[in-house]
Amino acid sequence: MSVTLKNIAERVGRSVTTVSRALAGYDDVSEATRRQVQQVAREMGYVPNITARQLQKQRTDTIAFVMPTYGPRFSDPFFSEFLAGVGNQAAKFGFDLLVSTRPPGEEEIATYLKNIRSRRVDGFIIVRTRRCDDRITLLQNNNFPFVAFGRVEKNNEFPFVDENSEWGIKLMVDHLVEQGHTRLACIAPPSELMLAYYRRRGFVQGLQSHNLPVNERFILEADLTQQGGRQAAETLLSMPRPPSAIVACNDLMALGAMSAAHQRGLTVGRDISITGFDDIPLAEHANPPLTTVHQPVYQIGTMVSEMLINIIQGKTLPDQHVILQPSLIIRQSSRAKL
Amino acid sequence: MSVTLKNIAERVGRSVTTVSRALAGYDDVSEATRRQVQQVAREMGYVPNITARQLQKQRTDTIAFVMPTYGPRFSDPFFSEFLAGVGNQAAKFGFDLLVSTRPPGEEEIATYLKNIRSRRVDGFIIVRTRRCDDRITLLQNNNFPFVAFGRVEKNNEFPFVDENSEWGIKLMVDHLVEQGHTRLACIAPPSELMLAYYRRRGFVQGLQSHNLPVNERFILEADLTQQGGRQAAETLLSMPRPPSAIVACNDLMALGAMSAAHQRGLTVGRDISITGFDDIPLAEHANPPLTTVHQPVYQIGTMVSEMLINIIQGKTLPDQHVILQPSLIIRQSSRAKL
DNA sequence: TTGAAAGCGCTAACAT
DNA sequence: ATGTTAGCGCTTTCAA
Repeated sequence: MSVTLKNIAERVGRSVTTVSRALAGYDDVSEATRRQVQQVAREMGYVPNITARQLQKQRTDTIAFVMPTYGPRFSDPFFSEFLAGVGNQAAKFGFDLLVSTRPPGEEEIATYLKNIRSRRVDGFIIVRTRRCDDRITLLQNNNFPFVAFGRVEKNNEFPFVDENSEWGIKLMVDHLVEQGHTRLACIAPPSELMLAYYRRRGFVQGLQSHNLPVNERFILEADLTQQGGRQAAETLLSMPRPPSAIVACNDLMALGAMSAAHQRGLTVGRDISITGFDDIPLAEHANPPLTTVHQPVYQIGTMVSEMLINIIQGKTLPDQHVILQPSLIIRQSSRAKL
Repeated sequence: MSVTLKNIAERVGRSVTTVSRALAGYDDVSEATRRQVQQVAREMGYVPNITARQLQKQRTDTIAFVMPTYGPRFSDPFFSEFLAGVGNQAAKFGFDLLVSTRPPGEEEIATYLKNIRSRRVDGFIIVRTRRCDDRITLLQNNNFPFVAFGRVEKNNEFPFVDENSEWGIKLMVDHLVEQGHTRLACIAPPSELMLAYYRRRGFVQGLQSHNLPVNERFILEADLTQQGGRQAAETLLSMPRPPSAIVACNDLMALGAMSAAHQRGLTVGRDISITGFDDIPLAEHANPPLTTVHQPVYQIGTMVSEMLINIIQGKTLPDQHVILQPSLIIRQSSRAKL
């Protein structure tokens, strides 16, 4: 069994309280006893029982991250990187990270509710915000600490980090138009996501700023996976007059779209341009390397994590709302159309 | 604030004890009070305080998963999928999942030790076993529950799930030799990993079974990332007499190797064959689609998770040691050599 | 059928 | 400088 304060107390012939205080470094304990206690504690390999401390302190020093995922074969590199950022930063502050994966919907909300009510964690990290986000409403109603990566449609009165993806997509459209493209299509995320709202708008405004017509049939929705991107691209490419460039709203869909193009015998970067968003590590190693919009996902993870911990610890945030400017990464998948 | 047993007790005019028993469904409480208590509990939105229960029961109903990662830009799809499997299965049994990412080494061991000593979790999931694995030694010495995905060099006296990757690589070599290849190279994982041991051996034995010479210069080590695979492939391809096929020991390295080949103007699947291992979702959508060895990573995640929970709950496992047979997935990256 | 009391391991207010 | 007491919220004897 594990060493407790009581064990140490018995060994040094002092009360549990004194031992507790000696270990906590309070100065109302004599130099001698403190020394002795710390010495013995080290010898015995004492580590405080976290659960007991949590109960006493009414904090868990734990944050939760519920990943919204569909289906079992889930593996978006975007999430792993974000997760690493959140977790590593939390660890720096002595916080643990509780992770679950739930499809958006009732089960997901139930998970949040249970963690709130059972005081399982001190706060939440929210990702992939929805235009009207139940998770955020729930958390706000319960006055529970959280930080979001992303905004919602109205009342963004909560701490968040987001990137200006509208602007990112506009940059992309500019780039493609410069390359001589006039027939641009867009593979957009599911419309309930706030992502979709910004990126779609960036696409439309990008076209308009170049006086290009907006063809609704060239804007397709897909589920952010390769499969989704591939199917959407197949639809686009089988049109009588297909687009010459496809702006996919994340890298995974772009990779799927590239795969569809290859299968039709097209050479991406020559016969057609395809672009992504996120700049996952694989983008650089795709064939051809993928032109995309870079998002500092790991850093965003560390930022939201630190913000959340500050909130939990009652500190005031210098910036409640952080909006980052993404940058365009031009690679070979968007070479000039011949 | 949250609802406690005491609150309910006051409301129904009964003791905390009775309320506790009523809610737990014990039969030594009158039908009437049970009804009433449950009713009131629901009305008040009672959820037990997990921390208090943990302290009392001396269990946390939580398992830990410490991902061994190098560097911050970590995003191996392999891990996300495995994580989802572990987490979803745990949730089915009412267990939570604590996740951290640590580079192998001191910090990592410290994390294990802390979680053990502080009784933070009830058990561990270990992945990417090392030939001589400190994590496993530590856990065994502390008699702490764990299940590993992978084996170690000696004394595999612990519960694990593993795939027969030696055999998987041999299948791959067979396939490539059938395609007419005689100059096969291998991009192997870091040699301290048990993975490396099996896969390398599979490669060597595969060659020997076809009476092909084993050229040590054709066996390079890389770190399981695209970058690593790319560099290794560059080394191989710049040799005076380069290999005609490259067997990468995971998909990420294979993707990196493909990228290196393309950059040299080679067409993968025609000028050179490149194969992977894992069958991550991206493999299918690579250009060309990647020939690889399929591992049911998600299922392995659910298996180890369930095994661990069974151990924690004191049940005996039907199979302490599970070894799965992987299957070959032939795609276009390994077409016949012309 | 119910309740009082003890205790899980820790911290903190209040003596001394 | 140290100890006593109480309590975090829950479960579990043991008694009534």
